[in-house]
Amino acid sequence: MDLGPSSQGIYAMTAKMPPARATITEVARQAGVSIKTVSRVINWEPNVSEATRAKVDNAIARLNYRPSQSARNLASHKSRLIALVFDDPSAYEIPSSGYIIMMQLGALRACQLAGYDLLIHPCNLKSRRVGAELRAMVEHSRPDGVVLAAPLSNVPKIIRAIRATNVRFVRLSPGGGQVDELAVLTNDREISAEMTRYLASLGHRRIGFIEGHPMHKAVANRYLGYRDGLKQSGLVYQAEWVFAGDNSFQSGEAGATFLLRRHKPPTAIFAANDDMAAGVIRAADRLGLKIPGELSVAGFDDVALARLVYPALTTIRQPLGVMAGRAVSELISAVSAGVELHGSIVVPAELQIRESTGPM
Amino acid sequence: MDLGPSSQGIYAMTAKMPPARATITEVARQAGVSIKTVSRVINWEPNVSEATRAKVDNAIARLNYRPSQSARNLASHKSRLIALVFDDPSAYEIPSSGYIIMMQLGALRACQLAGYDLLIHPCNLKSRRVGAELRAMVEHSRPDGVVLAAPLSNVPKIIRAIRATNVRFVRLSPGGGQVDELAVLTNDREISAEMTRYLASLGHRRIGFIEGHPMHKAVANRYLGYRDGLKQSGLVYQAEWVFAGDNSFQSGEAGATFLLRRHKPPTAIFAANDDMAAGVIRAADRLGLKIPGELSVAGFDDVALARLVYPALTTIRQPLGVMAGRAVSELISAVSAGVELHGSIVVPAELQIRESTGPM
DNA sequence: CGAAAAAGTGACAACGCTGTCAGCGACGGC
DNA sequence: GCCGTCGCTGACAGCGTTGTCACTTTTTCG
Repeated sequence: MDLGPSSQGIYAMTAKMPPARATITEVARQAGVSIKTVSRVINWEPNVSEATRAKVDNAIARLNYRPSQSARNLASHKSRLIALVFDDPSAYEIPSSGYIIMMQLGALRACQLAGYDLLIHPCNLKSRRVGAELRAMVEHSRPDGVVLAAPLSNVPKIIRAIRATNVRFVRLSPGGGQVDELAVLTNDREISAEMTRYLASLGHRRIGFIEGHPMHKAVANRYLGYRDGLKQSGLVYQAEWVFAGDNSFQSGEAGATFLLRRHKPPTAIFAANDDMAAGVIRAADRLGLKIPGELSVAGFDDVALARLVYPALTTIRQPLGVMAGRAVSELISAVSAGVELHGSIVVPAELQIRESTGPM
Repeated sequence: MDLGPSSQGIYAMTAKMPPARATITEVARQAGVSIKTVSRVINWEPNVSEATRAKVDNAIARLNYRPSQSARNLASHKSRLIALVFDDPSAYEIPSSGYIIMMQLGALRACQLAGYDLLIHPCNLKSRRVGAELRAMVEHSRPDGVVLAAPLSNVPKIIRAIRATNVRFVRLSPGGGQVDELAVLTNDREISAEMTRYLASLGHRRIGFIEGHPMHKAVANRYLGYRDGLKQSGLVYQAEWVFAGDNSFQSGEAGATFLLRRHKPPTAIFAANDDMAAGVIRAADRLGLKIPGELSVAGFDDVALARLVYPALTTIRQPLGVMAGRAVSELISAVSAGVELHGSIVVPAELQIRESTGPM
């Protein structure tokens, strides 16, 4: 068999050149087929006989061939890139990152399965130029699809900016507002009702709630679930037991301090996310309240922080990684099928009972 | 001026086609120059007259032209991609993510400045196939450079795997072991000595230390700094005041519980990272010790968690974002200059005094 | 003032793939 | 036995840039 190198001249001149990657042409030559057939094999296209496929696979292995992404992207008008866009944590005083990492890891796994790469793109919601920046990113990197994480997925100017780029996108965990494009959500409202009923079942009659970021619509659904749960447990809703937070640790601390100083303070506080619930725990510490003896605390998300605080937080496990992965795989299959995405996919969450809640 | 479209036929057939991106050819036509000149302008190459540059810039703006990354990558044999490889947090029971996010954001900023994209790649250190996986990633995505975060940057089989791919790489915050390639570090040892002296200056005579992950050499330097600091403060080192942790929250908790039950327990504990310091605080809580009244606690890294725990943690601000950014920009300039990287760059850390430390 | 060097520009061939289309033989139906 | 269909394969033209080299014009300097 002729293993003659394709272009050896220059190697003789330089001391130690890396063994230049084989190209599809070289594979084709060694397998005794055309480059098109090699292309068919590496892209899993139909209509290749087993014998041919074996010959090609063999040559690929022998040459340690890896297709050039640049070349296939250029020829196929794709980029094999998915962008994950999220709210820039560094815009906050105490950035919270557990949420982001979970999404990243889930999205990454789905990308790898399809041979895609993942681009991450923090986006400062407070910047007035956020739309232009997002657009610039898409036009520069040309991802085949974009995953828009909450709360960005609810911001009209973000939606407009991304629509203007004509890229496919999926919204992750948005909470409402009828947008035509696909959304991947969790059952925020139902599961929040369940948590509220759980607290009631422990004997709590005064259950406080700390609302989340006003732009974060999924979090608003948690508030509705809280009200559902009260009603289902035969408890009456009291506006004075609700505090409007903004998803930050500090707002949880402030909210709890406020609620616990009421005339008749709640005996349980359900916060719309874990960061705020951690703030509630800190506030209770400061006020000398024992948890769960004197106050029960529940959160939402189940980020790593939930297990770091003391006592460990009862919360709701939102399968963020699964959701992000699902968003990515939908995007990728839509790209290869050349179709658009609509509707919504619900990935259910579940209660995660730990030490911060107990009987009244 | 002739604004005639280049190929309009197909558009008439389909209802609403996105306004296909202009190519370099179209820009050249409108600017009345060759495509090579347009290429020179967009790549900031020298030897283009001001007048020509203006004509081209004009045409680019008019057409909203954006170069195709795939095409330039193919032609220039680059990928304009930098990969950030880090220890997979999901391999741990309570994943800690603040560290990773800080690196990502710093690396990202540096990439954006150069028009590069950032790939993230968690790597499970416990997997036996970790070398092969890393190699597969590099061969698939073909980044122009790789940033290897600690503790991966100290693992021989990782270094071997990445060397085998012939890609440029920079190690982030490794702690020792002479490797030829560039490393970006912080002054772990000196700053740890400073923290130890600070604790001594508060009147502490029994200062405990919780060591980090045995593979994480930078963290090992913190231990050396602790010993330096003791000596500089005229204190004697006692092996029984040192506990071997593994960088996790749990190991900090276990370590503190162990140290505080000694016959003569330390009055201050310096943990080699913030997660472990948070564990120390939790252990002190459990044992009913007041912080900083009865125990002072110090950490290292200054991740978000340091401000979430109560009381807020005195720690050492490690400029991880700056370090990662520096690693990326070194990589990118080495790629365009076609040179190799050697030596090391030190980015100094500084004390961050908060509430968890106080006079004895 | 003339030669050499530098600045400015363009023609054209890569780069390594995929898409399109055409060709060929085997097979099935009537 | 003929035609239409299907499975399999290859030739070849792009895809949208950059690199190389050649060419013309301007500047520099002895």
